[in-house]
Amino acid sequence: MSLRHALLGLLSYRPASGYDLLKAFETSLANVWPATQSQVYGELGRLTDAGLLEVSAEGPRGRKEYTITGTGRGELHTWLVSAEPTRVTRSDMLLRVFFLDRMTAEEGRAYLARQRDFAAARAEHLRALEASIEWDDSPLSTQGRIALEYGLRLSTVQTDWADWALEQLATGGAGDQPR
Amino acid sequence: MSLRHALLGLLSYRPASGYDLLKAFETSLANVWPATQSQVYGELGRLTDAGLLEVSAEGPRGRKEYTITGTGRGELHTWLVSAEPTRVTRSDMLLRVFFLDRMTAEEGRAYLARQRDFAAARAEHLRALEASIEWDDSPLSTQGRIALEYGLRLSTVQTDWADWALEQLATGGAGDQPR
DNA sequence: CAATGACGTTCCACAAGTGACATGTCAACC
DNA sequence: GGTTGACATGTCACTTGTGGAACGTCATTG
Repeated sequence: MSLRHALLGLLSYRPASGYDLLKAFETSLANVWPATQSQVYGELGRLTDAGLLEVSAEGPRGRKEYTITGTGRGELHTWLVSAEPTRVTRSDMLLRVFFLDRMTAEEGRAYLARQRDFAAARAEHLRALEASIEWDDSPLSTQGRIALEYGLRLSTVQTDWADWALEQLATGGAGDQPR
Repeated sequence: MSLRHALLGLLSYRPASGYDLLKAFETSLANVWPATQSQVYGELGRLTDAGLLEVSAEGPRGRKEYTITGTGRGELHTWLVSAEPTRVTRSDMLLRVFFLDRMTAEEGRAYLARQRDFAAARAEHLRALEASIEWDDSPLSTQGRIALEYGLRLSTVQTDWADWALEQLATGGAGDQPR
């Protein structure tokens, strides 16, 4: 349950409304931890009930401004320093690779080529994002850049790996298995 | 919903019981698409109701052997060739990076070092797995190796990236922000 | 023969995420 | 003065995944 920590993290910089937070999720956090309206508003309510947040102001249009409490900061810090080993990530992309021989050789090649193209497109997207941001040497900039670099490197691995896999299929002699 | 396709994929090779399938999930598929008992048995029931599988035999101890139907093979094939762009994967590891300045500089360094070590350990685990398998040139071997190579390359990227990030923190002058 | 362990299934409560819908306010502009 | 669009929240139904409990069978072995 990291949505709650994403919210606590954002609110540790400054108080904000659900709407403000939602925008943060759509922009900066979109590539790391996407979240929907229903999730954000619901979690804000639960966090408030649990005493990790409090409603510090009410504005026009029913706007509620949430502020992180001391307990909330404690919880955030605990989560930050507790580095559990990253859980196994499900990958339907790799699952299909596992069943590559259930497609024809041609379909298999097309599949891998498509994955390579997706990864390349993602890299492109991240580079565009990188160019569109005015980086400075604030902590947020440093951290954003580090996260973005991860995405870039990941995309590179995916394209390289897909190319390598295509070679394997060619030389490894995987044939046309009938389904 | 790829669990159902994982099951269809496994059953496309040979009929099997829920118990057999569960073992497949614990061993070969564990690193790609982990699944629990309740998920597997539940999904088998739904797949049978939907006509994608049928109970082809009943054995001792209430054992039911499931066989994939023509419809099931069709569904599997459709899924295999439909390569949707991979969804955004949530990463609590990167989420913490985003909030790196909410820790002390020392805690931040420790966090990244820990991530590097986790990735290295994972690589170690995968290399051990690689060594423990008798590879041949069957399709399953080729495909397993391709999937494993992905994991290996991913781990490498993670360790390299973590080291790079540590350098960034050192030279970028990220300081001790109070929380 | 009794204990053990592998085999095998089913059910339940809960947490987390998705997507759509419903509702309403306020500011700006034509 | 009416429309539009940003602001703003809340709720519901559904799917997926987690974890554990409960129940029973069969073969082996001490």
